[in-house]
Amino acid sequence: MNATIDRSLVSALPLFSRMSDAELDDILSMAVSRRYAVGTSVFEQGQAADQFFVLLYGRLRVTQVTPEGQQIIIRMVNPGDLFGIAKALQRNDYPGTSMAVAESVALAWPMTCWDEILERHPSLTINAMQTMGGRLQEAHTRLRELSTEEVERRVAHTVLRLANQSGKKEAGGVRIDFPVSKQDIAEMTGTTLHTVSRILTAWESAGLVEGGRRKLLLKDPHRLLLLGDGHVPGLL
Amino acid sequence: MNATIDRSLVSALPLFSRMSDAELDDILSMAVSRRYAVGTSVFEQGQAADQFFVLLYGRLRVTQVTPEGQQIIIRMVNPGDLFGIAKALQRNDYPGTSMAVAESVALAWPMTCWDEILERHPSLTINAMQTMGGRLQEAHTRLRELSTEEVERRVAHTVLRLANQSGKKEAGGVRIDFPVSKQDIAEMTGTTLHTVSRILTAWESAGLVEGGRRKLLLKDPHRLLLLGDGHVPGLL
DNA sequence: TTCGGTCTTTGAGCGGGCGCAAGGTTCCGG
DNA sequence: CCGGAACCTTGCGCCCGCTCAAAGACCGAA
Repeated sequence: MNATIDRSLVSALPLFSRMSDAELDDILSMAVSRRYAVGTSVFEQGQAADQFFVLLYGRLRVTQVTPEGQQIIIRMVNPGDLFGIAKALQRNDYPGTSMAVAESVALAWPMTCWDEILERHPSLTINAMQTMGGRLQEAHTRLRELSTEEVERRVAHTVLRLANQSGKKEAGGVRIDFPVSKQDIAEMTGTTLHTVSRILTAWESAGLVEGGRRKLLLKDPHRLLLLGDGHVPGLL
Repeated sequence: MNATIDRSLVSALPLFSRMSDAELDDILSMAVSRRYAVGTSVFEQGQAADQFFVLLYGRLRVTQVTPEGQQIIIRMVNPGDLFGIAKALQRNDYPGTSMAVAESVALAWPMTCWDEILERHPSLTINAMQTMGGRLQEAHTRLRELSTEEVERRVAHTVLRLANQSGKKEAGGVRIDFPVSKQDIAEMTGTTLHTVSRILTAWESAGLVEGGRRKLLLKDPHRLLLLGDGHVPGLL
């Protein structure tokens, strides 16, 4: 566990692009890898932010709970993603909870290394900034959707976004390759599981998707795109 | 106009903190300053992103228009803010339009300088990252609000956020010190101007605020806070 | 001062989607 | 194989907040 992480695990990640082997080793020497079983949390909302992470395998769900107890899903963390970078948000605690929805492995660094690493590795700093830029854009997109679109269209966009980030081509469509409940979709979309259920049922009748207990297969992403007709990039 | 910008104009800005005079001069030598009259745009959605900016004086409103023609306000730009950093979002065009709602002055750099400046001035890179972090947090806050709160509460939060960012203490309350229409508030809150008007009228009757044509005075921010009782930081 | 444009107020009506509730289905541990 | 937990479906009624509509208030320009 304390042995230095092998470079090959991360060298292909965009986050570490344009880095020499020596630089990579320097960074990896400060990390440890951890395994997270389904349902266990990597960190929890409000907890002191003493580590930051990169996800190697698996899938995480990042949630926030409002003072009134309502939960929303901020985003899904996919392999290769940097997460838990509270320092970059100028915070000392984690603003949300991240929990494994699939068996996951992540690299963890002490948060005290953050400044040091940024200072020593400018190219990583720039990559990290790009990461944040991408996230900011996604947040703006969701804001626009929540402000202007009706529920059905928002669900369409949400589902298509999931497919773009974590979709797996399969006979007959694109499968969201981790367990998603209707409740999850509701919390990503700003609605209730009831409404999501009704909408998906309708789509299923129309042959657009195929649902199931925590399962989702998009049989016709193209027609969904028309439904949520603003444009979600990718997927054609 | 082409003379190098005086250091004193920016040296106090958090964005340029921890920078030597020589570094500052290096950066400023690449900038030009521009004036924007009320109602004129600094850049427009979709336009090639060839410059990035720092606002010195005034106030800007950043909007996005959906394919269906609906407009939303992404954020207000306050003096000292970095904006138009499309490069950091991995974009070649501006994702929104920024327009002066008050007489404004900004410094402008060619976007081609972006990488060079980041590379030469790590402390600025880190500051820029913090900027983005703050914006990301605000976006998440708004997402949470839009997903879970009712309109009246959202309006309260929006108005309090404005007050924190651009409020000016005044006899009898805190004034939003630039022109805001009900339409603006609606576009920041994800509702219609009608609803905003009704809500503000009710608040006025209750002695919470004092409105007017594109004017807004918060007479009792504390009670508004109770209304939007999740916590907006600051202001006490 | 008048005129046109922009911003605001207020009313009336209706409909999307939420709350509530009950029942069904799938999964897993014992 | 059984029982309980988690997840999903569906019906019904209601209300928040939107749409539509019309008129009033304020502002700057000529």
